[in-house]
Amino acid sequence: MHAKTAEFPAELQELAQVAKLLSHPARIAIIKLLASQKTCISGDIANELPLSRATVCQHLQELKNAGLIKGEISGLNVNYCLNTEKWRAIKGQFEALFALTIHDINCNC
Amino acid sequence: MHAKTAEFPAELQELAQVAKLLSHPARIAIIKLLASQKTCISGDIANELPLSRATVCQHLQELKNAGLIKGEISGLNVNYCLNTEKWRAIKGQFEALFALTIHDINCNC
DNA sequence: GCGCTAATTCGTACGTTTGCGACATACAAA
DNA sequence: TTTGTATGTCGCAAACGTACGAATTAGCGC
Repeated sequence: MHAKTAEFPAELQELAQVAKLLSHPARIAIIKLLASQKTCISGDIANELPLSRATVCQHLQELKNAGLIKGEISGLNVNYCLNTEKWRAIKGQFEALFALTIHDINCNC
Repeated sequence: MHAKTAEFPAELQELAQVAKLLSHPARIAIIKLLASQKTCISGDIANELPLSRATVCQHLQELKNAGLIKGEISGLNVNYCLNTEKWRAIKGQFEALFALTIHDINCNC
């Protein structure tokens, strides 16, 4: 985080942080893959994306550290899945923003 | 845009692009300010944020180039306001994603 | 134990973003 | 026309993000 970022309200920083996680197509692709339930296995996820395994793993860790996904070891594989509770919270945050931005008041400009 | 980004579906790239715009607290702050209607004037926006005028202007241009806000000259001032139509579209895109992520299906991990 | 496979971390290269001072533009009023 | 004020652009430096090969960790079967 840039030094200046700390000077904004925590609420904004938090929302910006989640938006940043969604700001790369690979991470959105991972989320959609997990949502579609076709697979939860790390290697299978990597095979679906046009990126190296190392890079996919990096994206997975970012999502996991933020709590958007959960991962658990299953023998030689690692299964990932969405953290539905977290997504409920995120949905609420974005909806609060959209509620502000879509209004009928006419702007004076 | 990184070269690899182009290898993902256009739909994902588009959503990621919008998310990137929301990934900085200054830009969210600008959006909330405009939504609150207290002011639309460029200089007033800059005064509300802990950033230099040059930096705020840069963020404003990014939002404007993406169509999230509109700006028009009014004498010596420039008035900015939200592009409500665009925000409706954005809301739809995010809601489509959230609809996928919040489900009752139990994951096998 | 040994080899095999899956997943992750490390180190590094490269591009992008952020932030700002200084400069440029543009309008308004004196 | 000169002066002052509001905006926006340029060029640079520092911080951050993305991507990958190589090295590492960790479990399984023999």
